[in-house]
Amino acid sequence: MDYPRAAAAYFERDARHLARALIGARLVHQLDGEVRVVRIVETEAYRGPTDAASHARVGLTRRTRTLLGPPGRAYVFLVYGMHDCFNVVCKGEGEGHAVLVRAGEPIVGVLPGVRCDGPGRVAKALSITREHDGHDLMEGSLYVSPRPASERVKIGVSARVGVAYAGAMAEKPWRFFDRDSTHVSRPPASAIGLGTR
DNA sequence: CATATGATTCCA
DNA sequence: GGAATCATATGA
Repeated sequence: MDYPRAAAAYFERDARHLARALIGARLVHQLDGEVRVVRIVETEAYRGPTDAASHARVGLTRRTRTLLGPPGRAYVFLVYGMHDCFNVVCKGEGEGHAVLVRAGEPIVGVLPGVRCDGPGRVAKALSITREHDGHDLMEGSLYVSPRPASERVKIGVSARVGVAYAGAMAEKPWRFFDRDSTHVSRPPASAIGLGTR
């Protein structure tokens, strides 16, 4: 089983489209003598400075320089003083689009009993930390492998989690998940749209 | 410089 | 329900 790496074009699109495409894709991290692979089952799209829930709303700072940089990079930040969150920067340089990976299913190398449901847990299970902030997904040991064309996924859609402060933007249907996965970070009870890919 | 708060998780 | 825990943003 190998995991072909996604190339530049894969990342050069709106965060909503990439967030949908990433459901069923693999997140691969090659550690020293060890490989860990997770099948992504939950994502959220953050759509740049005009998205009140996005970190890009504050403009260019030390924290957001990766987010506002070129697409195809990892944007990793600390939330609540304790958890690292892994995002994929996308669309175009300076546009501030990114997709947060919120949950996955362990496939290879993740220790039994280690869960990947929840953004902090995904990063922890794959040993992704803020040191990976800015990491080039098109070249390094950490990368994305697109969902195999043969693999069908039923995709659910809902509002994003934990962004109530963003006002009207918090209502946007920019969270995507695999309806058939038991590894989604919270029950998709608030699903407001469904589809198949 | 001081302070409020969050793209969360864990424990009681 | 509430704590843990700290980088960042914001305002004095």
